[in-house]
Amino acid sequence: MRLSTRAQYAVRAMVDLTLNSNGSPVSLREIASRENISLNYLEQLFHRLKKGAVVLSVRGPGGGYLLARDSASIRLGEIVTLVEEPLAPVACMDEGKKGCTRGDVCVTHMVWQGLGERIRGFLDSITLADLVREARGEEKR
Amino acid sequence: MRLSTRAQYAVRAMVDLTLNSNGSPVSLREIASRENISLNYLEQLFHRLKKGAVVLSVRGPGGGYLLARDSASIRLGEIVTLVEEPLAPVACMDEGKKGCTRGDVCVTHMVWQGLGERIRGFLDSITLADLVREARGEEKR
DNA sequence: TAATAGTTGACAATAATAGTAAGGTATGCT
DNA sequence: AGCATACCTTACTATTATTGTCAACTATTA
Ligand code: FES
Ligand code: FES
Repeated sequence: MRLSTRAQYAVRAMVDLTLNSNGSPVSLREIASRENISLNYLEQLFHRLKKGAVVLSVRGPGGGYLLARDSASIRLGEIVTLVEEPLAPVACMDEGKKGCTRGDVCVTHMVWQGLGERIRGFLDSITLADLVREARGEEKR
Repeated sequence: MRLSTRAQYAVRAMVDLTLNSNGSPVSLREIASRENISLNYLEQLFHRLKKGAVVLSVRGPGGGYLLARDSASIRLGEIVTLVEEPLAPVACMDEGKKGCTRGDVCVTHMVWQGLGERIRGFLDSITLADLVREARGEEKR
């Protein structure tokens, strides 16, 4: 039941981005060095984040990434889902895949389904703005 | 965020075991064939379940496994934890491991911690007895 | 003693993850 | 124009975890 590092990195990077942006784009190079994440790896993550429309990119010198929306409207669930394809805890509810081995009805199915909903629900209850506020609080101390 | 098949199989097998036991031991061979799980694989799982004291084994002909306790006192969280070592969603809270890359305080840490608690809490809110009751209900229909 | 069934440890195939590398494209600055 | 910056894209590799298989062994009972 592990979260991929992709998800962890993506969230950290998004917090960093929000924290260090003063309206102007933030380059991945900066984020990578601050958060100590491989630049190329980060690029892959932001590619997905951009496709998912949580960030915008500005090319050229002085370019970088910007939040596409207000940080209060970006939920962690979104970020995680974008970089970590399957959020569902079991394979049988991916797509069309018929139930697990034991054909017909599977008692445990609803359990995993419920679990998945909890996970998503929790992650969706937290916004980027929440984390940033938190981080600012820590800083000032 | 995938659950291992180990966890899925273990829960299914435990339900099967409870459902098909009339006080006498149930052999893994039976369970394996009913649930369509490799026998040797199941053996590994039950080895862990036995170490975790949720089942007892009876050797020799006519032997098999029995619940070690009442099904109402066996929570899914227990079963899952036993067969799937790390239930914590991130590595940094495994043991002693100091925080992720960015030394000091990590804003996201508490998020993952909260997530872990939700997962465990949900799984612990469901007992084997709940599932068995459910399964019996489906059967009668 | 023969058959059953759990016990144990080693091992192999597969898949996913994590990370690297390299080249390309758009943009702004001098 | 030309250079530097920084995003964009694809391909590839290494590592690890998962999933399972095999084989030999021990306890127990009929
Ligand atoms: S069919 Fe989904 S868990 Fe069995
Ligand atoms: S220290 Fe635990 S998530 Fe960063």
